[in-house]
Amino acid sequence: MIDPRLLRDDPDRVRAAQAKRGLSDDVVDRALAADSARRQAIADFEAKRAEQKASGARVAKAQGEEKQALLAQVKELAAGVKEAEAARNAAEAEWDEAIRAIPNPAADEAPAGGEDDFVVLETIGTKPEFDFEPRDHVELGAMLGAFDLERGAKVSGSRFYFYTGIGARLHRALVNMAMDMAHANGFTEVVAPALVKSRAMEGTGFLGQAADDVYRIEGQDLYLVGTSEVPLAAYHSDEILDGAQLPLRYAAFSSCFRKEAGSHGKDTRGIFRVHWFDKVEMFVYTTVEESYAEHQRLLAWEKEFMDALELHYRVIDVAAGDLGTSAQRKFDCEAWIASQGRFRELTSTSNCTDFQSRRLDIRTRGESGTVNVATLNGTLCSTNRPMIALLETHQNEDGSVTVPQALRPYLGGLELIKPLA
RNA sequence: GGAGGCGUCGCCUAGUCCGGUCUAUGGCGCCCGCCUGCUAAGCGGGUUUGGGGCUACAACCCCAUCGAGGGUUCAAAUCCCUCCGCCUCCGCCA
Repeated sequence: MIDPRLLRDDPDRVRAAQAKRGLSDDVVDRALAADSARRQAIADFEAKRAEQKASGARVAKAQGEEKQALLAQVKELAAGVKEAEAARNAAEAEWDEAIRAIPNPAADEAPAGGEDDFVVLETIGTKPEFDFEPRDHVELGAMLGAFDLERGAKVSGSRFYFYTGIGARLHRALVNMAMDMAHANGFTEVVAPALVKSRAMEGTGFLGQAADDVYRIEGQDLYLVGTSEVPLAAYHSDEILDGAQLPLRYAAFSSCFRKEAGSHGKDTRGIFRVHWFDKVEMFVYTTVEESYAEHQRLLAWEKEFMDALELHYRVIDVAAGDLGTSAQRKFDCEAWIASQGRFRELTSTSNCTDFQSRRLDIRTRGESGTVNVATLNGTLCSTNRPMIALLETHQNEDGSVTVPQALRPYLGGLELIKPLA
Protein backbone atom coordinates (compact mmCIF):
# COMPACT_ATOMS: atom_id res chain seq x y z
CA MET A 1 0.00 0.00 0.00
CA ILE A 2 1.36 3.39 -0.93
CA ASP A 3 1.67 6.27 1.50
CA PRO A 4 -1.75 7.96 1.71
CA ARG A 5 0.02 11.26 2.23
CA LEU A 6 1.84 10.93 -1.07
CA LEU A 7 -1.47 10.41 -2.80
CA ARG A 8 -3.04 13.40 -1.09
CA ASP A 9 -0.10 15.78 -1.40
CA ASP A 10 1.28 14.84 -4.79
CA PRO A 11 -1.23 12.85 -6.83
CA ASP A 12 0.54 13.77 -10.05
CA ARG A 13 3.58 11.84 -8.96
CA VAL A 14 1.40 8.79 -8.45
CA ARG A 15 -0.15 9.35 -11.88
CA ALA A 16 3.30 9.51 -13.43
CA ALA A 17 4.26 6.33 -11.61
CA GLN A 18 1.21 4.57 -13.03
CA ALA A 19 2.17 5.71 -16.52
CA LYS A 20 5.71 4.44 -16.06
CA ARG A 21 4.32 0.98 -15.35
CA GLY A 22 2.01 1.31 -18.33
CA LEU A 23 -1.08 1.43 -16.11
CA SER A 24 -4.15 3.66 -16.11
CA ASP A 25 -4.38 6.46 -13.53
CA ASP A 26 -8.10 5.92 -12.96
CA VAL A 27 -7.32 4.35 -9.61
CA VAL A 28 -5.67 7.60 -8.52
CA ASP A 29 -8.83 9.63 -9.03
CA ARG A 30 -10.89 6.92 -7.45
CA ALA A 31 -8.64 6.83 -4.39
CA LEU A 32 -8.60 10.62 -4.07
CA ALA A 33 -12.39 10.77 -4.16
CA ALA A 34 -12.61 7.92 -1.68
CA ASP A 35 -10.19 9.71 0.62
CA SER A 36 -12.22 12.90 0.88
CA ALA A 37 -15.47 10.96 1.21
CA ARG A 38 -13.92 8.93 3.98
CA ARG A 39 -12.70 11.96 5.92
CA GLN A 40 -16.10 13.56 5.64
CA ALA A 41 -17.73 10.39 6.95
CA ILE A 42 -15.27 10.16 9.83
CA ALA A 43 -15.87 13.76 10.89
CA ASP A 44 -19.63 13.21 10.76
CA PHE A 45 -19.53 10.05 12.84
CA GLU A 46 -17.13 11.45 15.41
CA ALA A 47 -19.20 14.58 15.94
CA LYS A 48 -22.33 12.51 16.55
CA ARG A 49 -20.51 10.09 18.78
CA ALA A 50 -19.05 12.89 20.91
CA GLU A 51 -22.54 14.26 21.41
CA GLN A 52 -23.82 10.86 22.41
CA LYS A 53 -21.06 10.40 24.93
CA ALA A 54 -21.69 13.77 26.54
CA SER A 55 -25.37 12.98 26.82
CA GLY A 56 -24.61 9.59 28.26
CA ALA A 57 -22.67 11.20 31.08
CA ARG A 58 -25.62 13.40 31.91
CA VAL A 59 -27.92 10.39 32.01
CA ALA A 60 -25.63 8.68 34.45
CA LYS A 61 -25.86 11.57 36.87
CA ALA A 62 -29.57 12.30 36.49
CA GLN A 63 -32.27 10.90 38.76
CA GLY A 64 -35.97 10.07 38.52
CA GLU A 65 -38.09 11.99 36.04
CA GLU A 66 -35.22 14.01 34.72
CA LYS A 67 -33.45 10.78 33.86
CA GLN A 68 -36.46 9.46 31.98
CA ALA A 69 -36.66 12.59 29.89
CA LEU A 70 -32.98 12.47 29.02
CA LEU A 71 -33.24 8.80 28.10
CA ALA A 72 -35.90 9.46 25.53
CA GLN A 73 -33.82 12.23 24.03
CA VAL A 74 -30.63 10.25 23.88
CA LYS A 75 -32.28 7.26 22.30
CA GLU A 76 -32.69 9.21 19.09
CA LEU A 77 -29.03 10.17 19.11
CA ALA A 78 -28.04 6.53 19.29
CA ALA A 79 -29.79 5.71 16.05
CA GLY A 80 -28.01 8.55 14.29
CA VAL A 81 -24.66 7.39 15.59
CA LYS A 82 -25.28 3.90 14.34
CA GLU A 83 -26.14 5.18 10.89
CA ALA A 84 -23.10 7.46 10.75
CA GLU A 85 -20.88 4.62 11.85
CA ALA A 86 -22.13 2.37 9.06
CA ALA A 87 -21.54 5.16 6.56
CA ARG A 88 -18.01 5.65 7.88
CA ASN A 89 -17.25 1.95 7.65
CA ALA A 90 -18.46 1.84 4.05
CA ALA A 91 -16.39 4.88 3.14
CA GLU A 92 -13.28 3.40 4.75
CA ALA A 93 -13.75 0.10 2.94
CA GLU A 94 -14.04 1.89 -0.39
CA TRP A 95 -10.93 3.95 0.39
CA ASP A 96 -9.02 0.88 1.44
CA GLU A 97 -9.87 -1.00 -1.71
CA ALA A 98 -8.99 1.98 -3.88
CA ILE A 99 -5.58 2.68 -2.37
CA ARG A 100 -4.64 -0.98 -2.29
CA ALA A 101 -5.18 -1.12 -6.02
CA ILE A 102 -2.23 1.20 -6.55
CA PRO A 103 1.14 -0.58 -6.90
CA ASN A 104 4.38 0.70 -5.41
CA PRO A 105 5.71 3.54 -7.56
CA ALA A 106 8.87 2.41 -9.32
CA ALA A 107 12.24 3.93 -8.46
CA ASP A 108 13.39 6.79 -10.67
CA GLU A 109 16.31 4.60 -11.72
CA ALA A 110 14.10 1.70 -12.83
CA PRO A 111 13.65 1.56 -16.60
CA ALA A 112 10.19 2.49 -17.89
CA GLY A 113 8.14 0.00 -19.87
CA GLY A 114 7.39 -3.70 -19.74
CA GLU A 115 9.02 -7.11 -19.64
CA ASP A 116 11.36 -6.48 -22.60
CA ASP A 117 12.52 -3.06 -21.49
CA PHE A 118 15.03 -4.23 -18.89
CA VAL A 119 18.54 -2.82 -18.82
CA VAL A 120 21.57 -5.13 -18.60
CA LEU A 121 23.75 -3.84 -15.78
CA GLU A 122 26.63 -6.25 -16.16
CA THR A 123 27.61 -9.61 -17.58
CA ILE A 124 29.84 -11.93 -15.60
CA GLY A 125 32.06 -14.75 -16.88
CA THR A 126 32.20 -16.07 -20.38
CA LYS A 127 29.75 -18.13 -22.33
CA PRO A 128 30.60 -21.82 -21.94
CA GLU A 129 31.79 -23.36 -25.21
CA PHE A 130 31.60 -27.06 -25.98
CA ASP A 131 33.50 -29.00 -28.62
CA PHE A 132 30.65 -31.50 -28.60
CA GLU A 133 26.87 -31.24 -28.79
CA PRO A 134 25.84 -30.25 -25.23
CA ARG A 135 22.96 -32.12 -23.67
CA ASP A 136 20.09 -30.41 -21.90
CA HIS A 137 19.35 -30.95 -18.21
CA VAL A 138 16.65 -33.53 -18.92
CA GLU A 139 19.06 -35.76 -20.81
CA LEU A 140 21.80 -35.22 -18.27
CA GLY A 141 19.41 -35.89 -15.43
CA ALA A 142 18.39 -39.18 -16.97
CA MET A 143 22.00 -40.27 -17.52
CA LEU A 144 22.95 -39.34 -13.95
CA GLY A 145 19.76 -40.64 -12.37
CA ALA A 146 19.25 -37.18 -10.86
CA PHE A 147 15.50 -36.83 -11.25
CA ASP A 148 12.48 -38.82 -12.29
CA LEU A 149 10.05 -36.84 -14.41
CA GLU A 150 7.81 -39.71 -15.50
CA ARG A 151 7.01 -40.82 -12.00
CA GLY A 152 6.58 -37.20 -10.91
CA ALA A 153 3.85 -36.89 -13.51
CA LYS A 154 2.36 -40.23 -12.52
CA VAL A 155 2.13 -39.34 -8.85
CA SER A 156 1.44 -35.58 -8.90
CA GLY A 157 0.82 -34.55 -12.51
CA SER A 158 2.56 -32.36 -15.04
CA ARG A 159 5.30 -30.03 -13.80
CA PHE A 160 6.15 -32.41 -10.93
CA TYR A 161 9.19 -34.62 -10.49
CA PHE A 162 11.20 -36.57 -7.94
CA TYR A 163 14.80 -35.74 -7.15
CA THR A 164 16.62 -39.03 -6.93
CA GLY A 165 20.10 -40.24 -6.07
CA ILE A 166 22.75 -37.69 -6.98
CA GLY A 167 19.98 -35.20 -7.80
CA ALA A 168 18.65 -35.38 -4.27
CA ARG A 169 22.18 -35.07 -2.94
CA LEU A 170 22.87 -32.06 -5.14
CA HIS A 171 19.63 -30.50 -3.95
CA ARG A 172 20.70 -30.89 -0.37
CA ALA A 173 24.19 -29.63 -1.18
CA LEU A 174 22.85 -26.46 -2.81
CA VAL A 175 20.57 -25.72 0.11
CA ASN A 176 23.31 -26.36 2.63
CA MET A 177 25.82 -24.20 0.78
CA ALA A 178 23.29 -21.39 0.48
CA MET A 179 22.41 -21.58 4.16
CA ASP A 180 26.08 -21.62 5.16
CA MET A 181 26.75 -18.55 3.04
CA ALA A 182 23.75 -16.79 4.53
CA HIS A 183 24.89 -17.72 8.01
CA ALA A 184 28.40 -16.43 7.30
CA ASN A 185 26.89 -13.17 6.07
CA GLY A 186 25.07 -12.66 9.34
CA PHE A 187 21.61 -13.89 8.41
CA THR A 188 19.39 -15.67 10.91
CA GLU A 189 18.50 -19.07 9.52
CA VAL A 190 14.79 -19.85 9.32
CA VAL A 191 12.62 -22.72 8.21
CA ALA A 192 9.28 -21.15 7.37
CA PRO A 193 5.74 -22.51 6.98
CA ALA A 194 4.66 -22.98 3.38
CA LEU A 195 1.01 -22.56 4.33
CA VAL A 196 -0.19 -19.11 5.39
CA LYS A 197 -3.39 -17.19 6.09
CA SER A 198 -4.83 -14.69 3.63
CA ARG A 199 -3.48 -11.76 5.63
CA ALA A 200 0.09 -12.78 4.82
CA MET A 201 -0.70 -13.41 1.18
CA GLU A 202 -2.60 -10.15 0.81
CA GLY A 203 -0.01 -8.17 2.74
CA THR A 204 2.80 -9.19 0.45
CA GLY A 205 0.76 -8.31 -2.61
CA PHE A 206 0.15 -11.80 -3.95
CA LEU A 207 -3.63 -11.72 -3.91
CA GLY A 208 -3.83 -8.88 -6.42
CA GLN A 209 -2.77 -9.39 -9.99
CA ALA A 210 -0.87 -12.56 -9.05
CA ALA A 211 -3.84 -14.27 -7.36
CA ASP A 212 -4.35 -16.70 -10.22
CA ASP A 213 -0.96 -18.19 -9.56
CA VAL A 214 -1.69 -19.06 -5.92
CA TYR A 215 -2.94 -22.39 -4.58
CA ARG A 216 -5.73 -22.06 -2.04
CA ILE A 217 -6.72 -24.75 0.42
CA GLU A 218 -10.34 -25.58 -0.10
CA GLY A 219 -12.67 -24.61 2.70
CA GLN A 220 -9.97 -22.88 4.74
CA ASP A 221 -8.37 -19.47 4.90
CA LEU A 222 -5.01 -20.94 3.91
CA TYR A 223 -2.75 -20.58 0.92
CA LEU A 224 0.37 -22.37 -0.27
CA VAL A 225 3.16 -19.83 -0.58
CA GLY A 226 4.97 -19.26 -3.85
CA THR A 227 8.00 -18.01 -1.94
CA SER A 228 9.01 -17.76 1.71
CA GLU A 229 9.00 -14.00 1.23
CA VAL A 230 5.35 -14.35 2.28
CA PRO A 231 5.75 -15.97 5.72
CA LEU A 232 8.87 -13.89 6.37
CA ALA A 233 7.19 -10.58 5.60
CA ALA A 234 4.27 -11.53 7.81
CA TYR A 235 6.65 -12.76 10.53
CA HIS A 236 6.88 -9.32 12.12
CA SER A 237 3.40 -8.11 11.16
CA ASP A 238 1.68 -5.86 13.73
CA GLU A 239 5.00 -5.21 15.44
CA ILE A 240 7.02 -2.13 16.25
CA LEU A 241 10.63 -3.15 15.70
CA ASP A 242 13.46 -1.87 17.85
CA GLY A 243 15.47 0.46 15.61
CA ALA A 244 18.72 -0.69 17.20
CA GLN A 245 18.02 -4.23 15.94
CA LEU A 246 17.77 -3.16 12.29
CA PRO A 247 18.57 -4.44 9.80
CA LEU A 248 16.93 -7.78 10.61
CA ARG A 249 18.22 -10.30 8.09
CA TYR A 250 16.62 -13.72 7.66
CA ALA A 251 17.42 -16.56 5.30
CA ALA A 252 14.50 -18.93 5.09
CA PHE A 253 14.07 -22.34 3.57
CA SER A 254 10.65 -23.40 2.39
CA SER A 255 8.92 -25.23 -0.37
CA CYS A 256 7.28 -22.99 -2.96
CA PHE A 257 4.13 -23.69 -4.92
CA ARG A 258 2.93 -21.98 -8.07
CA LYS A 259 -0.02 -22.75 -10.27
CA GLU A 260 1.78 -21.32 -13.29
CA ALA A 261 -1.57 -20.20 -14.63
CA GLY A 262 -1.21 -18.62 -18.04
CA SER A 263 2.08 -20.33 -18.78
CA HIS A 264 0.60 -23.35 -20.53
CA GLY A 265 3.00 -24.67 -23.08
CA LYS A 266 5.83 -22.49 -21.75
CA ASP A 267 8.99 -24.22 -20.51
CA THR A 268 7.23 -27.56 -20.35
CA ARG A 269 10.41 -29.59 -20.56
CA GLY A 270 12.18 -30.75 -17.43
CA ILE A 271 12.26 -29.02 -14.08
CA PHE A 272 12.63 -25.41 -15.22
CA ARG A 273 9.06 -24.24 -14.61
CA VAL A 274 7.26 -26.41 -12.07
CA HIS A 275 4.41 -26.31 -9.57
CA TRP A 276 6.66 -27.02 -6.64
CA PHE A 277 10.30 -26.33 -5.81
CA ASP A 278 12.39 -25.49 -2.76
CA LYS A 279 14.16 -22.26 -2.10
CA VAL A 280 16.39 -20.39 0.30
CA GLU A 281 15.19 -16.81 0.37
CA MET A 282 16.84 -13.78 1.94
CA PHE A 283 14.54 -11.30 3.63
CA VAL A 284 15.47 -8.02 5.29
CA TYR A 285 13.69 -5.48 7.44
CA THR A 286 15.41 -2.10 7.53
CA THR A 287 14.66 1.60 7.27
CA VAL A 288 13.52 3.06 3.97
CA GLU A 289 16.64 5.27 3.93
CA GLU A 290 18.91 2.23 4.30
CA SER A 291 16.93 0.06 1.90
CA TYR A 292 18.66 1.22 -1.27
CA ALA A 293 22.11 0.26 -0.03
CA GLU A 294 20.72 -2.97 1.41
CA HIS A 295 19.26 -3.83 -1.98
CA GLN A 296 22.75 -3.61 -3.46
CA ARG A 297 24.04 -5.88 -0.70
CA LEU A 298 21.36 -8.48 -1.43
CA LEU A 299 22.36 -8.38 -5.08
CA ALA A 300 26.01 -8.82 -4.10
CA TRP A 301 25.14 -11.90 -2.00
CA GLU A 302 23.19 -13.36 -4.90
CA LYS A 303 26.18 -12.82 -7.16
CA GLU A 304 28.39 -14.49 -4.58
CA PHE A 305 26.19 -17.57 -4.87
CA MET A 306 26.20 -17.49 -8.67
CA ASP A 307 29.97 -17.11 -8.63
CA ALA A 308 30.30 -20.09 -6.31
CA LEU A 309 28.55 -22.21 -8.92
CA GLU A 310 30.94 -20.86 -11.57
CA LEU A 311 28.13 -19.77 -13.86
CA HIS A 312 28.02 -17.32 -16.74
CA TYR A 313 25.32 -14.79 -15.97
CA ARG A 314 24.14 -11.23 -16.32
CA VAL A 315 22.38 -8.82 -13.98
CA ILE A 316 19.36 -6.93 -15.25
CA ASP A 317 17.47 -3.92 -13.95
CA VAL A 318 13.84 -4.96 -14.35
CA ALA A 319 11.52 -2.43 -16.02
CA ALA A 320 8.72 -0.73 -14.07
CA GLY A 321 5.91 -2.64 -15.73
CA ASP A 322 7.45 -5.99 -14.79
CA LEU A 323 8.10 -5.27 -11.10
CA GLY A 324 5.04 -6.83 -9.58
CA THR A 325 2.77 -5.00 -7.18
CA SER A 326 5.10 -4.53 -4.24
CA ALA A 327 8.54 -3.81 -5.65
CA GLN A 328 9.98 -0.38 -6.16
CA ARG A 329 13.02 -1.80 -7.93
CA LYS A 330 14.14 -5.28 -8.89
CA PHE A 331 17.37 -6.89 -10.08
CA ASP A 332 17.44 -10.35 -11.62
CA CYS A 333 20.47 -12.57 -12.08
CA GLU A 334 20.04 -14.51 -15.28
CA ALA A 335 22.29 -17.46 -15.96
CA TRP A 336 23.27 -18.80 -19.33
CA ILE A 337 21.36 -21.99 -20.12
CA ALA A 338 23.38 -23.79 -22.77
CA SER A 339 20.55 -25.89 -24.21
CA GLN A 340 18.35 -22.82 -24.64
CA GLY A 341 21.10 -20.55 -25.88
CA ARG A 342 19.94 -17.70 -23.70
CA PHE A 343 19.96 -16.17 -20.23
CA ARG A 344 17.21 -17.23 -17.83
CA GLU A 345 16.22 -15.88 -14.43
CA LEU A 346 17.79 -17.71 -11.50
CA THR A 347 17.52 -15.15 -8.75
CA SER A 348 15.59 -11.96 -8.17
CA THR A 349 15.89 -9.30 -5.52
CA SER A 350 13.30 -6.62 -4.80
CA ASN A 351 13.17 -3.52 -2.68
CA CYS A 352 9.57 -3.17 -1.57
CA THR A 353 10.33 -0.04 0.48
CA ASP A 354 7.44 0.53 2.92
CA PHE A 355 4.76 -0.90 0.62
CA GLN A 356 4.40 -4.31 2.28
CA SER A 357 5.07 -3.03 5.78
CA ARG A 358 2.20 -0.58 5.54
CA ARG A 359 -0.20 -3.39 4.68
CA LEU A 360 1.27 -5.68 7.31
CA ASP A 361 1.67 -2.90 9.88
CA ILE A 362 5.37 -3.24 10.59
CA ARG A 363 7.00 -0.14 12.04
CA THR A 364 9.94 1.21 13.93
CA ARG A 365 10.25 4.33 16.04
CA GLY A 366 11.46 7.38 14.13
CA GLU A 367 12.32 10.94 15.16
CA SER A 368 8.66 11.86 15.52
CA GLY A 369 6.48 8.85 16.05
CA THR A 370 6.49 5.51 14.31
CA VAL A 371 7.43 4.93 10.68
CA ASN A 372 6.91 1.95 8.43
CA VAL A 373 10.05 -0.08 7.78
CA ALA A 374 11.30 -1.19 4.39
CA THR A 375 11.20 -4.85 3.40
CA LEU A 376 13.50 -6.44 0.85
CA ASN A 377 13.72 -9.93 -0.51
CA GLY A 378 16.13 -11.83 -2.68
CA THR A 379 16.55 -15.37 -3.89
CA LEU A 380 19.67 -16.94 -2.57
CA CYS A 381 19.09 -20.39 -4.00
CA SER A 382 16.03 -21.74 -5.69
CA THR A 383 16.92 -25.37 -6.15
CA ASN A 384 15.85 -26.20 -9.68
CA ARG A 385 17.22 -23.50 -11.91
CA PRO A 386 20.69 -23.39 -10.36
CA MET A 387 20.70 -27.18 -10.71
CA ILE A 388 19.88 -26.89 -14.41
CA ALA A 389 22.49 -24.19 -14.97
CA LEU A 390 25.21 -26.07 -13.20
CA LEU A 391 24.50 -29.41 -14.89
CA GLU A 392 24.43 -27.87 -18.34
CA THR A 393 27.38 -25.51 -17.79
CA HIS A 394 29.74 -28.06 -16.28
CA GLN A 395 28.84 -31.08 -18.41
CA ASN A 396 31.46 -33.14 -20.23
CA GLU A 397 31.21 -35.07 -23.47
CA ASP A 398 30.52 -38.41 -21.76
CA GLY A 399 27.60 -36.97 -19.82
CA SER A 400 29.54 -36.56 -16.61
CA VAL A 401 29.39 -33.25 -14.77
CA THR A 402 32.30 -31.51 -13.05
CA VAL A 403 31.30 -30.27 -9.59
CA PRO A 404 32.16 -26.59 -8.94
CA GLN A 405 34.88 -26.26 -6.30
CA ALA A 406 32.70 -24.55 -3.72
CA LEU A 407 30.07 -27.27 -3.83
CA ARG A 408 32.47 -30.22 -3.37
CA PRO A 409 32.60 -30.09 0.43
CA TYR A 410 28.83 -30.53 0.43
CA LEU A 411 29.09 -33.71 -1.63
CA GLY A 412 31.74 -35.43 0.42
CA GLY A 413 34.49 -34.06 -1.79
CA LEU A 414 32.98 -35.40 -5.00
CA GLU A 415 34.67 -33.80 -8.03
CA LEU A 416 32.94 -35.52 -10.90
CA ILE A 417 29.38 -36.78 -11.19
CA LYS A 418 29.45 -39.80 -13.46
CA PRO A 419 26.59 -41.24 -15.52
CA LEU A 420 24.96 -44.40 -14.19
CA ALA A 421 26.50 -47.53 -15.64
C1' G B 1 -11.23 -34.37 18.72
C1' G B 2 -13.27 -33.91 24.27
C1' A B 3 -13.24 -31.08 29.17
C1' G B 4 -11.68 -26.84 31.78
C1' G B 5 -8.92 -22.18 32.54
C1' C B 6 -7.03 -17.64 30.59
C1' G B 7 -6.26 -13.16 27.10
C1' U B 8 -6.27 -5.33 30.21
C1' C B 9 -2.14 0.74 26.93
C1' G B 10 6.61 -2.45 26.86
C1' C B 11 6.41 -6.31 31.29
C1' C B 12 3.47 -7.55 35.67
C1' U B 13 -1.21 -6.16 37.64
C1' A B 14 -6.43 -3.87 39.78
C1' G B 15 -11.17 -3.68 37.72
C1' U B 16 -15.27 -8.09 35.03
C1' C B 17 -19.75 -11.59 39.59
C1' C B 18 -23.58 -6.55 40.57
C1' G B 19 -22.97 -2.01 33.05
C1' G B 20 -22.73 4.58 34.30
C1' U B 21 -16.99 10.30 37.23
C1' C B 22 -13.02 3.59 34.22
C1' U B 23 -11.46 10.08 31.42
C1' A B 24 -8.69 1.92 32.85
C1' U B 25 -5.56 1.11 39.07
C1' G B 26 -0.85 0.23 41.05
C1' G B 27 4.20 -1.59 40.49
C1' C B 28 8.56 -2.37 37.30
C1' G B 29 11.10 -0.50 33.21
C1' C B 30 11.97 3.78 30.29
C1' C B 31 12.19 9.39 29.36
C1' C B 32 12.50 14.59 31.30
C1' G B 33 13.47 17.70 35.48
C1' C B 34 14.96 18.67 40.72
C1' C B 35 18.37 17.34 44.40
C1' U B 36 23.42 15.60 44.62
C1' G B 37 31.60 15.89 44.21
C1' C B 38 29.90 11.51 40.60
C1' U B 39 26.60 7.39 40.64
C1' A B 40 22.75 5.26 43.34
C1' A B 41 18.76 6.50 46.46
C1' G B 42 14.97 10.26 47.09
C1' C B 43 11.34 13.86 45.04
C1' G B 44 8.14 15.85 40.88
C1' G B 45 6.26 15.05 36.02
C1' G B 46 5.68 12.09 31.66
C1' U B 47 5.19 7.26 29.16
C1' U B 48 -0.41 2.42 24.19
C1' U B 49 -1.41 2.72 19.27
C1' G B 50 -4.28 4.34 15.12
C1' G B 51 -7.36 8.07 13.03
C1' G B 52 -9.94 12.95 12.31
C1' G B 53 -10.05 18.38 13.02
C1' C B 54 -7.00 22.69 13.33
C1' U B 55 -2.22 23.72 11.96
C1' A B 56 4.07 25.08 11.17
C1' C B 57 3.38 17.64 9.66
C1' A B 58 3.91 21.99 16.65
C1' A B 59 0.56 22.96 20.67
C1' C B 60 -4.40 21.87 21.37
C1' C B 61 -9.37 19.50 20.70
C1' C B 62 -12.00 15.13 19.35
C1' C B 63 -12.93 9.72 17.99
C1' A B 64 -11.50 4.73 18.36
C1' U B 65 -8.50 1.11 21.00
C1' C B 66 -9.10 -3.80 27.43
C1' G B 67 -7.29 -10.84 21.86
C1' A B 68 -10.72 -10.11 17.00
C1' G B 69 -15.60 -9.48 15.09
C1' G B 70 -20.79 -9.06 15.92
C1' G B 71 -25.07 -8.30 19.35
C1' U B 72 -28.02 -6.27 23.69
C1' U B 73 -28.40 -1.18 25.87
C1' C B 74 -29.42 5.70 26.25
C1' A B 75 -24.55 3.69 27.94
C1' A B 76 -20.08 -2.28 27.52
C1' A B 77 -13.19 -3.81 29.85
C1' U B 78 -17.83 -5.43 32.49
C1' C B 79 -23.77 -8.87 29.81
C1' C B 80 -24.71 -12.37 25.25
C1' C B 81 -22.90 -14.88 20.58
C1' U B 82 -19.06 -16.34 17.05
C1' C B 83 -14.02 -16.72 16.02
C1' C B 84 -8.61 -16.60 17.16
C1' G B 85 -4.49 -17.52 20.39
C1' C B 86 -2.17 -19.49 24.90
C1' C B 87 -2.18 -22.92 29.23
C1' U B 88 -3.82 -27.65 31.91
C1' C B 89 -5.89 -32.56 31.59
C1' C B 90 -7.83 -36.64 28.39
C1' G B 91 -7.91 -39.07 23.52
C1' C B 92 -5.29 -39.73 18.85
C1' C B 93 -0.74 -39.26 16.22
C1' A B 94 4.51 -38.28 12.87
